[in-house]
Amino acid sequence: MAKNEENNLFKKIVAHAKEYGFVYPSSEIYDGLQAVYDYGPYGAELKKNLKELWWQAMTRLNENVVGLDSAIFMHPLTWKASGHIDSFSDPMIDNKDSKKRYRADVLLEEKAAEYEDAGDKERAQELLKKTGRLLEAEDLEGVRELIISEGIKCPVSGTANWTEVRQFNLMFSTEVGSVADEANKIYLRPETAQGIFVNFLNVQKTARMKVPFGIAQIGKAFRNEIVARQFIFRMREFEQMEMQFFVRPGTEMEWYQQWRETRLRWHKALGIPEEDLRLHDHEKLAHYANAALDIEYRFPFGFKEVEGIHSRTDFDLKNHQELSKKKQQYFDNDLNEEGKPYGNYIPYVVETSIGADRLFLMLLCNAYKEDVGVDAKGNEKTRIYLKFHPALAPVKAAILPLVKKDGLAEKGREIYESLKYDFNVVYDDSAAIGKRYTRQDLIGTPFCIAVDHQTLEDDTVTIRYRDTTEQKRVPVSQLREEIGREVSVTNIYKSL
RNA sequence: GCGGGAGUAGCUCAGCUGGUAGAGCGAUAGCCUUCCAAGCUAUAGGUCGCGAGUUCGAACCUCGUCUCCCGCUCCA
Repeated sequence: MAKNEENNLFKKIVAHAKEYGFVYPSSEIYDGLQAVYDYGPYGAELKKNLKELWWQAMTRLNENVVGLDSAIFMHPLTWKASGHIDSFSDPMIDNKDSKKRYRADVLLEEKAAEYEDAGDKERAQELLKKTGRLLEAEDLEGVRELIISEGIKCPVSGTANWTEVRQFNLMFSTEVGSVADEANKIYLRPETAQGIFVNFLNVQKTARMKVPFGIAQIGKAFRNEIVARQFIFRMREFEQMEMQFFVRPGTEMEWYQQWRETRLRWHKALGIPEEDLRLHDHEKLAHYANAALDIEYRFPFGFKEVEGIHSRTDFDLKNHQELSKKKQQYFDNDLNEEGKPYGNYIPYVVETSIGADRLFLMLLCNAYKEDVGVDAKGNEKTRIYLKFHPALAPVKAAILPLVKKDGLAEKGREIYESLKYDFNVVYDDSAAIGKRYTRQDLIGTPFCIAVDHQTLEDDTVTIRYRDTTEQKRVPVSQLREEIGREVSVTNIYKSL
């Protein structure tokens, strides 16, 4: 596909999402808020279904995985321990000529390395010390002056035409405490994982878990992004679905492999074609990992990460133990090869981390279909529909009386009332039936139930299938079973 | 952040060298209709992204600003 076409397709999907109540830009009446979005009625349903499915697949299908719902606010030391404070608050500087952005500290370190290579170790040490002092004091103006006095030039433009040094903070901060003077700065969590780590022993003890076991959590996380774009793919406020799996040290690679396979199967079970999924091993590992890969999906704008599987070692628990001065050990009673208990250790962790919003976007992109056909007047017409797995579709079925008169509307209402306790169904008797079918196609409703004159005679209705537009006549009494079978998540679970 | 492009009704767009806002589709209501955005009628909806300036007069010209889209550095 040509680049232009891909962009057009993505634009169409974004427009569709807004037009039909899936995703709206946040605060739109005030010109919006960059990289923040709201979920509309159908988007909220779809997202809820996705989260529910993930939660069930994790906690119900794996008896050694339990759930947790930890708070967004956490003790500030949490982020010291996790490395977020040190690793993700970088001083940035731009070169005005090349428009390139650099990390100011890296520029200075490179200069020091230059001195070192030239044999001037003393000068290198001095520069590093000076840099360290300035960063420690958060003296950004000083950092800039140092860059200029050291004569550091942009490798691209070759000039020293620098902007001011600005602090890039990955984490959002806010204050706890109602009186400003007494307020303490705390962060909005940039990942849900730490809530799991700090509760590791609580969960292990109170739910009587034995290693290996996992803790799953769904929740909001917040990150400042340098470039926040691409619709809901990269948002400042987003929702994560993370599972931290605690294992005996030395077994982490087996579990890493196993979760990789499990999670890949899950994506396929949702209806994502194999050829649109790809595994991507990380070459450069994050500060906490000894192995990492992404499950990527072929978005209209290219293969992009939807889920990450990371072997996080004992990095987090070890650091929490150090900072909190609370032992984060687990006593393993299982016997090793020598017949002795494995004993005390800090477990290793394998993480599966999926962005709920990215998952949503993947399913939306995957579902968006355009079929060229012919309309009632014989003109060429493109039929647009969302081909969601019935278990995920926001609305499961629409009850549509063919016409409003002759008691068909009343009969339709009756059917609607009888189904609404089991499924998310809608009733619609406005306008022509063709228009109502199309409306349901546009939001991905898998089944349309038409009430016609025959219904009054023999209590049967037609079920129209979204993907084929074909119809089947069934007794009203069998509707619940017919729909229930198709929209059941059990089919998905069983294929895992 | 920086460079390039664009903002007119819910959507797609028209609107002449400046003269005070329109179409199609959609929505809603009614009528009519035995099945894929059908037909008829009516209604709602816009300080032309926002703010200044120039002008007798600005959707149109100038400046600023915001948002979105396309390219460059981070991440789920």
